[in-house]
Amino acid sequence: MVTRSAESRDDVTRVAVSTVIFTVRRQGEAISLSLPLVRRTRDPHEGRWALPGGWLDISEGLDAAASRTLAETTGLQPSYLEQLYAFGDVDRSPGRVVSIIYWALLRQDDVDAQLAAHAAAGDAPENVAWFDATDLPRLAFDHNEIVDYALWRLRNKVGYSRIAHGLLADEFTLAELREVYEAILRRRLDPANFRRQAEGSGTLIPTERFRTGSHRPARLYRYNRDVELADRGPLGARI
Amino acid sequence: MVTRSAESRDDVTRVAVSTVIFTVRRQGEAISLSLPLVRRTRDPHEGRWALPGGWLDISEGLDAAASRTLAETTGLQPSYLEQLYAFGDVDRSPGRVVSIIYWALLRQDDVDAQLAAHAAAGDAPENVAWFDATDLPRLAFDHNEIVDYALWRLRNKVGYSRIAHGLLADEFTLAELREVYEAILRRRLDPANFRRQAEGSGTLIPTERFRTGSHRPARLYRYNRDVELADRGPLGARI
DNA sequence: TGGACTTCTGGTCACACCGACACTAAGATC
DNA sequence: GATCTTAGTGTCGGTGTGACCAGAAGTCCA
Repeated sequence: MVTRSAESRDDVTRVAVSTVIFTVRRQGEAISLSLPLVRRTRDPHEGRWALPGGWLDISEGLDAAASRTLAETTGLQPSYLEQLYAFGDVDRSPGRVVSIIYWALLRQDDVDAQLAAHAAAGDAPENVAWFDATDLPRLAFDHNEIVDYALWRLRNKVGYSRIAHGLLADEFTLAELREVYEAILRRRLDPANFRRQAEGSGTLIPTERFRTGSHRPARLYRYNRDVELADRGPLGARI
Repeated sequence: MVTRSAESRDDVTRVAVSTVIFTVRRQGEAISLSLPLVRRTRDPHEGRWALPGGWLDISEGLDAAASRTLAETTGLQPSYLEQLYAFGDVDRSPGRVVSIIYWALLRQDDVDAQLAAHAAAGDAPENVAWFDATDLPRLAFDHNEIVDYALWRLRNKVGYSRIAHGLLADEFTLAELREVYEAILRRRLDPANFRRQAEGSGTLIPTERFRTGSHRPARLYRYNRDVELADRGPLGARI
């Protein structure tokens, strides 16, 4: 009797879970949204870059599968994780695959520390690279379409929710937070108006510490975690 | 050799598609949101009411499966259909089932005609009944939670989109449209302010026809189908 | 040492939008 | 024909926001 792996079965619908993982990177002056992709090492689409993901284990919830995927790729915990969409067109992959897609935010300082540790140890993961989210090559499967949709959802969400802090460290200046918004929304925001709106939202706690730099020191803020209600509806935080 | 149906396999993850189908019903004076449910005729949860749905066919896209489900239950085409969420907790059903949930809007006149035809022919579908969406019994599986989430999404969506017309006939008065909003949002809206906002949105086309009744005739409007852009993102209308 | 420069931070002003509400228009009912 | 109900118009005050101004507080460089 031959045991056929899930990947070679063509008589059942298989369920995969993938995640669009966003973070911000400094690129010289400005910062940009970036995400990790995995180079495929076998057919279909061998050699192309793809979203990190894997098959859903039969004893594993969808959220858990997304978290596992994310940990295997980056070794990190997400600061935000939300289901995006289920893609299940018949012809999107050889065999029948339904992909449950998640999107996640990672803190910049976590990513930097992780990358530095890998660089120091010389064990940078093979076949994983970080790309500018707005300038991607042609990806495997329908993953370009999926990233576009995740970007659209992220841009929508920062308009009415306060999640951009999930891309920064615990303490941040209003200028740093504004730069994240500018990178996501792809337009400049007035610093004074941004301050008024951010402070008025009640989601930021001013500290007594300041970030010193080349100019006038900027006050550091923390995010008020008690406020993130009425956001995801009756499902709440399922993570 | 015994052929085991998909429903009895316990070694694979199966994919189901179900739909929360909303419409409005007149209940004496006011109107209310209602949805059709199916009584289960076998275990698990035999005898309980459940969302209409079925197993995903291997040669059928997710959207197509939702449309088929909806047609089998109501014999109707939806005026709006959108994917809601994928539910895949390990313990939500015996065996491993991932359910892709859709939500849909049906036009009131279509539903009325369908129900009247069934009543005249005496062939009303067995095991299907329409319930008030805000006053449901305990449903099978996690379907109460799912309906709550669909209601939340519908309420959110009418806040920034213009989809409530999908519950009405081609031509409707502003009062009828306002009553739909009031049923969805569970609060009274000022007729004058509602008129200003609806007319200013550019999504309504006034006709030269009027609805006569017990009082001053009300102008009939039609929905402007050219406007529904920038709503569902890069996925666009996949239906 | 001090002026130039940059960013941080607080403020003003005009405008759009929205809830509350007053008022007129046009039919039915008695 | 008086009254009632709903349709539709207009006004007013509060709120949020974009554009912009100005002072505060540092660094940088001559």
